[in-house]
Amino acid sequence: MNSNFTLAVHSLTYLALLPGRMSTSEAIAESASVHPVRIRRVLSLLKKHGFISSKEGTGGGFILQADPNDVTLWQLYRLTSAGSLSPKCPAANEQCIVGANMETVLSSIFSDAESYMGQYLSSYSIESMVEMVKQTK
Amino acid sequence: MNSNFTLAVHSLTYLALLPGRMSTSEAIAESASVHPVRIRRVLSLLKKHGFISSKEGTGGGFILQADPNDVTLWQLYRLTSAGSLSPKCPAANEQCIVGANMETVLSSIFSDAESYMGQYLSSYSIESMVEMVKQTK
DNA sequence: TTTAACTGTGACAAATAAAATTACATTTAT
DNA sequence: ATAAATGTAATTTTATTTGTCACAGTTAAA
Repeated sequence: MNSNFTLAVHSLTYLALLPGRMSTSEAIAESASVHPVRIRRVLSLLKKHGFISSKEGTGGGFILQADPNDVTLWQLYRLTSAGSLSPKCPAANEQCIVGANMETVLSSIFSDAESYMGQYLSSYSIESMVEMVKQTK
Repeated sequence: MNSNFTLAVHSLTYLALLPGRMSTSEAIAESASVHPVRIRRVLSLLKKHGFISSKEGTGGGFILQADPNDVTLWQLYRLTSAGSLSPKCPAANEQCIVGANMETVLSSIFSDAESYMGQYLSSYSIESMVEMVKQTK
């Protein structure tokens, strides 16, 4: 799993803390200690799904569009990391009953496990992240 | 996540299908299409925890010790992949309220998510894997 | 008692995946 | 015009995962 999910959560939480004003990819990148280009790539995806809007040029940047209460971690997980749970088996031996079927069986189990975990991740919103981040201060 | 969990499940399922007799790391490796040394490393861990025993020398190999009904995927997940869910954030910016606390908050969420998923993985045993692998035939 | 077939591990190489960097086109306020 | 931004492709660097080699120890059996 790459950390796009983490960065999505981080970015939206950051934006939620600065409502109504533009933040640059550089500012967010500095907060998350990653490269601005990486932030822009993740935000590009979030923009495509309407969570944020952006503005180019001087004074531009990113701004939250969605209600932080409506955005759950499960939505963001699916967007950025769906299927990443499932450990990729190498193409196993078709001659062997285990090799031939293990991938199918495990994929199905992990797919269900991911949905199951989704219930849990659905209980967290960006607003709840904001609250937690403030509290942990 | 590396595929040690997958290999552990694969190996134990393989051994459960051949009860009472020794299987070599080479045979298991061929079934899983990985290198025998990798299988031996994973099995070394399973041995340390009593799931299997091994015998060196000619005619040696690995054999299941535990009751396949008693070994759950959650046990094996914890053994091989505990914590791997949690996406590692780079050490973020301590000057920023988001950067300073995001890792703590997300780590805690992911740790709980993993436990939550554990409930689901606990519902699968090696014996159930054997049955599924046979059925999918 | 020598040989061949195993496990057990350390050390290193190769392959893959993730992240950073560079480059540059485009937009926009000043 | 210029400077500050996004948007994205291409490339390089770094980290992780996997494979390979080497070899010591164990065991059965010729």
